[in-house]
Amino acid sequence: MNLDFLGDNKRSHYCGNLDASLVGRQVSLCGWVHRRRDLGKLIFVQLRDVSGIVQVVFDSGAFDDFAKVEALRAEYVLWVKGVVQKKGDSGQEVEVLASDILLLNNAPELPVQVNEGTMADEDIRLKYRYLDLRRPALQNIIKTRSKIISGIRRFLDGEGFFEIETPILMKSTPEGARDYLVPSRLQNGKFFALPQSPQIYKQLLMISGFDKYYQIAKCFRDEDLRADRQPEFTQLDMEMSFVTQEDIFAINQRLFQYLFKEILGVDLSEFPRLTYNQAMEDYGSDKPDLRFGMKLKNLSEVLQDTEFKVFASALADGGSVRCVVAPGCGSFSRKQIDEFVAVAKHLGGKGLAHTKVEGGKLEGGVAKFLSDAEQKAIIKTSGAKDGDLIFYASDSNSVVYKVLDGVRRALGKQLGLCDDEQFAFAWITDFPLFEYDQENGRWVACHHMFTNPKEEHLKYFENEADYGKIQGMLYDLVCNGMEISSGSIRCHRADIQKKIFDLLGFEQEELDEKFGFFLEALKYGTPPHGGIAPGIDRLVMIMTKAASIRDVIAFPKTLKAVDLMSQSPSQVDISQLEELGIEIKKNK
RNA sequence: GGGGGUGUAGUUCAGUUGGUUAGAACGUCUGCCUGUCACGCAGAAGGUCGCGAGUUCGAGUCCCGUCACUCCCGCCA
Repeated sequence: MNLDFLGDNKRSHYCGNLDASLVGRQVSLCGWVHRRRDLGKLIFVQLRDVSGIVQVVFDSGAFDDFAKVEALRAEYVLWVKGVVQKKGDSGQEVEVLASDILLLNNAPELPVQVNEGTMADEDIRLKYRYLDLRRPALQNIIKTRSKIISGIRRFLDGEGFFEIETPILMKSTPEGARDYLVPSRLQNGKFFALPQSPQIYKQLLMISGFDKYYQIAKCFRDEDLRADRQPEFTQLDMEMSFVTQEDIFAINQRLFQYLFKEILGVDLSEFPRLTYNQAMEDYGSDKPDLRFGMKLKNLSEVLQDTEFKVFASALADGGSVRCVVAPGCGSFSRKQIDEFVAVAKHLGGKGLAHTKVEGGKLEGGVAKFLSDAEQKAIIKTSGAKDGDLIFYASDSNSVVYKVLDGVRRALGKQLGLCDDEQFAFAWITDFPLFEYDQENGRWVACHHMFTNPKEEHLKYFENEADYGKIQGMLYDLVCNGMEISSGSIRCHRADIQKKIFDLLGFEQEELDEKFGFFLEALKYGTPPHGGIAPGIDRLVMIMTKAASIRDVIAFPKTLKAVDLMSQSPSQVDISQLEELGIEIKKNK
């Protein structure tokens, strides 16, 4: 094979860009054999490059070295010269009648099929990720991701933002998620951490005066994974000075409107807002799927004197009885209902009660345990109509919320209410600042410790009984039941920051060691500031309708945080460990 | 850390009550075919039934353990 592979033979066009306007023109293409249809003296090759696929025709009557063409196999790499012609008599579709080819490389039989053959399981596709990434479906996602990121840069540059890189090797901050640690050779026995987010650095940049900052930031968290969670992921990290929550909402809404219009041609309307308390009350979740209604209803009041033990005992224990109405589902079979009971149990519910509504009365399920008056009240409060099915959960509030949120989502899916083409964004606001950690018997920050409390809630710092009432200037952006962004207005006043640390039970010595440099920085004229960090992987998932976060990352890891292709993480040479002064315990 | 699912040919899957030589489709290979477009036709090769141990005259199938992937709970400021 000639090592000057292409010589003067350059690519003139991309496969996917040929159209009827080029009919009669000579073109040269580079690409892979996607599919081959061999008719003996006539061979059709579907040639694929990153732009798409075009059919190339090889006619033995008009092609000198036909043996070369007969030897072509799937995924061989070609340079092809030929003339564009219409494919068939009618239509706009074109093909290329080849006059010359150069075989640039070959390939053995493939472990996965790149064309539309049987799709291998994900673990095999992950091992051969570079081949899986040749599949047009996956290429389209990665191309859309690229467009989203360039769109973000274009928009924020236009808004006067500075893109600034922050360190990947940074100080470990044991609050919150588990850090990925990196041992230091020059500082033996000490460790860097990979950033869970550039939080502290972006606040320092505000102190430095770069009053509009952003970064397409890689973040790392050593926690267990999910279908929408990877150990390393990408955030659009943003921070602004001299802004209010309203400013951050406005610029983010415009950013998302810009991206959806540019990339999907979709007009997003004004993002509605919901307080955290309202979201929990109506949907049992702080990231509700707002593509459909079916709000939860609280029946605790109308059932306060019920004799039905299951409900009564939950109420007596300080819990609640709530329901969700499944419209028109009164004819569900026992088996269908059991599937929702399974959902409830899966989420920690002891069970899931149900009744039908018929002739203005409750029927079936637990109906016989409820008095006429209670039945009437339930129908009135829930708004259920004849032919509807009602699911009831009774337990502590947190379990009831979790269960009915799950049941509502499952119902939405089953009833076809989760339309992929619809994008239901909403701001969730007024989150609590602290929550009580039962396990460790202490208060912890819900978001992070540098969030500003609401002015009117400063009074609650006086009394531990009120700590749970303190709300922060905290907000999430949700879409279709997924949290895609989370942010806050930061605390820029030392006296308020001190109150927060006191509440969380930090000793001065510990603070100095962990955050001393940051607390010192806050003293020197910190401007009021705040920010947000949309998750780019989840945004790409929503915009490309991907089912898994692994589909939107070029080289993802498995649920056990392993790269099946490179087999990392891996063991390292003993000499590497010795340099670092690290010894591996043998028992694991 | 806990619970569920999956693992059989290169790939996707079937495999009955534990019983002869473990099947199909796609892919691969050989031959034929000048308008295919999931090309077609004829033929062939291809198996550590994830791994280990056990029960049994006999295990893909049953028991135990283990590994990998996946979904969920905990966890993810």
